[in-house]
Amino acid sequence: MAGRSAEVPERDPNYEAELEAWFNFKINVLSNRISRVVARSYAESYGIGVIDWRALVAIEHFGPTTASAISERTQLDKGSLSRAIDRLSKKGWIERSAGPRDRRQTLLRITEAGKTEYRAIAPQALDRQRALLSALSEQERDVLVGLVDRLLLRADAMLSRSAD
Amino acid sequence: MAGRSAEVPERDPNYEAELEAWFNFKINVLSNRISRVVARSYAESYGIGVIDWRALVAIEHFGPTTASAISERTQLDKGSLSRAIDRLSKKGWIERSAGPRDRRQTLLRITEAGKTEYRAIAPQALDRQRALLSALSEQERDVLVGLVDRLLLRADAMLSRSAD
DNA sequence: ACAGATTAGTTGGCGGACCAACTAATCTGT
DNA sequence: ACAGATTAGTTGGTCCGCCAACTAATCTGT
Repeated sequence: MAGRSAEVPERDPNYEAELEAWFNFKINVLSNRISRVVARSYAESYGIGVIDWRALVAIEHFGPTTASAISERTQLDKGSLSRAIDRLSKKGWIERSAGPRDRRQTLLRITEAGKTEYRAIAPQALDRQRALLSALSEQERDVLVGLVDRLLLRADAMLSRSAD
Repeated sequence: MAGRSAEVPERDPNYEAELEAWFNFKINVLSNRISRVVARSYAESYGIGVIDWRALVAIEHFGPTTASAISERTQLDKGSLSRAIDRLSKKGWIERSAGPRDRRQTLLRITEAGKTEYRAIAPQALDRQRALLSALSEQERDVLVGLVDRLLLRADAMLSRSAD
């Protein structure tokens, strides 16, 4: 709030007010809440976490594919993903097989058991997501996504522009 | 995207498309990026983390106050906050004193040393925040905050509405 | 053909968010 | 006044996101 005033007089009584606004922070809280809301649909019921679920969706959806491809597509961390794949594999929901050409790669594919689980979980996850998003109109969602994308771009730029 | 259609036909080819959209997820990624961007200003330079900084800001800004009050205002987790307060206190940036009436409470106030640090860090944190937010116009920021608030409200409602 | 760079995946560590259990102090109803 | 509920703060555990270091396989230039 406050904030409407001009463009940053180096130091000023609004500092605190601006800090309080915590624009960032709201988004942060929102994001965690969202994860949790959707996670509820499967976390407890099916004993898998957010990463596992996302990985399963990606493997189900993008056919036999590699960990790297999933990581790129979903932005999941390589390390976390590796562990998720391990868990899913141990559950028998997915299979690993050596890459046909490149023996560095591991091809991942969903198993029948995995598909069954997927079909059991997906509707709940989606319903939750829909319930959440129905707080906004479709138009608003688009706006939100657009704004978020632009912030993301900026954030990435700031992050890669060295440390300091 | 997709979604305009009626109210969930139990299973449908759009399921996957919607899942792929990962509306949620984008916000999640954004939020982490944001934290990181702003954190850069102090994390490495001053040896404190995000929670510590937020706690310090709150204590500086809201005068002598209690951990609970801060937790409510900032939405920081009680547990994390307790540990942050401990760290700040050990650094000598804040002081604890027993609550005057209620001996369960601990009154927190920033020390002179803490103020000095605060004044050193705040401008950088703010500059970063400004740099980030300048990706959007002021109007867009307002829109974003509004949308985020509505989602937050919905998410909270969904979270408190029991587990299921 | 082979040394050096790149890529796929694994592992470990850190900070943060959340949750649950616990202690100590205070408040409430009877 | 006192048992039971509530509140402040602490502690410990889990999961996730990010990062860095590492191995093994593959690619590149000369």
